[in-house]
Amino acid sequence: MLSDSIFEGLNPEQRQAVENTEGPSLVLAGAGSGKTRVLTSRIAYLIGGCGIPSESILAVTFTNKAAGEMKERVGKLLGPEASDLAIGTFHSICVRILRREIGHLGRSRGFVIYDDADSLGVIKEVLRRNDLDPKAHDPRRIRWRIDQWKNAGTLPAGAMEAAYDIDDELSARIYAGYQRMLLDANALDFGDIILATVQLFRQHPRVLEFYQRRWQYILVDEYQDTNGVQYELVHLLAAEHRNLCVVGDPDQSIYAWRGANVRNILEFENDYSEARVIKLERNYRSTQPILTAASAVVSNNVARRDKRLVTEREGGDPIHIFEAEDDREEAQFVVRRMLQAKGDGESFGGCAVLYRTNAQSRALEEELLKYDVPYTVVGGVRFYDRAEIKDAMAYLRLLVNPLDDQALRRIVNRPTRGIGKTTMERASERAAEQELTLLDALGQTAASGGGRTGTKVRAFLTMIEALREDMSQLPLDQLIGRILDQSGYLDALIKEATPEAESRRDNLLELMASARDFDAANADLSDEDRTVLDLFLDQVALISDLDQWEDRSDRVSLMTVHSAKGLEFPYVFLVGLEERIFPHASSSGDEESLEEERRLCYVAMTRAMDRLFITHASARMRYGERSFQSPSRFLDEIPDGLVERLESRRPRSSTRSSSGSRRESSFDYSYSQEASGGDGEIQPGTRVRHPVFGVGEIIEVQGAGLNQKLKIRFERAGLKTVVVRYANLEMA
DNA sequence: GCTATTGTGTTCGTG
DNA sequence: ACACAATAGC
Repeated sequence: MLSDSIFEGLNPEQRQAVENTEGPSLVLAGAGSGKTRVLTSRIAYLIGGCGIPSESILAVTFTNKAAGEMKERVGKLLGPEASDLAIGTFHSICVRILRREIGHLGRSRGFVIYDDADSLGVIKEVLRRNDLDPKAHDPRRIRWRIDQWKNAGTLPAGAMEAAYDIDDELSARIYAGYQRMLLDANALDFGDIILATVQLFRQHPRVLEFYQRRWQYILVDEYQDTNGVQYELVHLLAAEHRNLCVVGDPDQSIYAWRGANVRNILEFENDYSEARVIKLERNYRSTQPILTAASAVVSNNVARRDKRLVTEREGGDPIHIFEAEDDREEAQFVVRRMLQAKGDGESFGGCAVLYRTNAQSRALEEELLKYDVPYTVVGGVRFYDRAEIKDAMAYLRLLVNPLDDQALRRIVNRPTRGIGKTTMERASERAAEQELTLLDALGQTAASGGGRTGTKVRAFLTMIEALREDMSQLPLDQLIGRILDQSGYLDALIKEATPEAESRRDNLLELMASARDFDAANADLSDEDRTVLDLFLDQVALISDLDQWEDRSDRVSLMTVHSAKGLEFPYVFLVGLEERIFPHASSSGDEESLEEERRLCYVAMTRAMDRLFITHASARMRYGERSFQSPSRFLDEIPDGLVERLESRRPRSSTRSSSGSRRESSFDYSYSQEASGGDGEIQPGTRVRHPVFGVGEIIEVQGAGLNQKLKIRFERAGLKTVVVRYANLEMA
């Protein structure tokens, strides 16, 4: 009877995918074909229909959000029976394994997780210690290279062997030094989390056996995006029972740049000859024009397995394509159409703007602000990446793990307490010579050093010691409070007395609030060797930006196409469809990456349920310069019959008279009506209001007519030169 | 050791 | 256009 409710509403193929529990199966799930539904139903069926204990099931996803969603939906179907289910991202699952087992690799279980900034710091330190110039050897490129090796499952020794030139060999040498330093700091970077788990299983068959027996049923979501190590991990775990179900869509493979290998899904049937293949080709999301257009674009890929997606939805509006003069007009178009949609009864939450690169959000944000449209940007600077949050977290990390050199470096002089570069450089040298941790090296400075430096370092170390005492006594949020208090961090912010400082204080309060929530929710998960603080640090380290994005019915979402994967919106605005942006410049001339761009475009288009607007601009600001753009080749790949082209209604520059113009269009551009109206009000001394910079006073008038510029001193933003035509000035 | 100034790269995407 | 890092000057 429980089975009945599980199967309710599934189509025959979905039902097959759910029922076919034994042996390997490959579910090719087209966009919008109810993939999540299948995964959750399958888990529910395994537990509620087949009586498999929930602790025997492992489900791996790519984002915490997807994992959370799945957990919630399974929980709804089954209740508490699902509680021992292992659902998580590759990273969170592996961290859990390593926290138990990393001792087998001769390491300590109290490791910390280094983020990108930390690992870049380590690479710079390795360069320094080897007397290498960071200008000749770009630390970011080296980190990139190391990450590639880790994604492919290659250890330093292997990298050294495989290095193809002098430069690559150097990167391999840095890789070795880098791993050494991570080991000394008892830290793992993101790549290590997976790689170390695979190493553990490679070297310790008995440990592997334990997990093979434990997880008799394995499900992997977004299988087309798995990389080399993840592939190996899955295969090791599934080797014994072979009950492996992978779900994915080769057309949505968009992570080759970070080591994902489409081969993994394309070759699944070769890896498992007995595999059952199930195709989900019914789309429940998009209208016919949207689906047909997206399919037409992606069908231009040569390296592709053909697939027909059929929508269950009839009718639907054509795709609207709009050519704007520049990025500002593009943004205005988007905002206008959103307001219109709102008028038609759609909520702002049903609207999303998708772009290829994060930098494109700026123009859109300015326009949204101007029209008071509420919005959220997914990506960009995330909460846990803000300086003040990372500072607070670094204090916590240092308390937990005195070996964490990167955390120490971060907070040793924050707020400034007179422990500067020279002191740290000396300590760092001492640490390298005597094989000490940075903290112990500082301890020596304190013991031996007299004078000002000695006093300051002693004071700092005393404070850290005192805080370490508090660590075990106080609940999480109060511990953070104590840190901010004792370190003088809060006082420094209060003294600063700027709006920015105030917002940083707000963020820290928010961090404390989320620590309190976390404490309450996870108190029962801690034990003698994993405190709530340890768990909190893991969680924060593995959080992604998308995880914080929540459906808010009252806000428009702005995000990259990559972030949008797996999401859907009634209204989608896909902007910046121009050569060198989408497809991105880096893919030119390379057929493989061009095909990935095309798949990315497919992903973008298939996010739309009801309406899809695609825009491109003939010119836009890039790197502070005006750059002329040509329409994306992908636009030509959309069949004409599905498209309605919209004209820019802003008069072309060439057709405009040079003197002040009336508004000739129904577009209500409010720019410079007063200012360029010829009322003689443009003169130095006039006070004006700019939508972004605020109120200011005109200092100088440059030129006349269309390209007239004004030099304005803004009260808050300082001195700026603006073009009257584009500045949207009002009299103040 | 701290602050202001200059210089540089950034804008492909993530856990 | 902007953010961050390196450098110079105090």
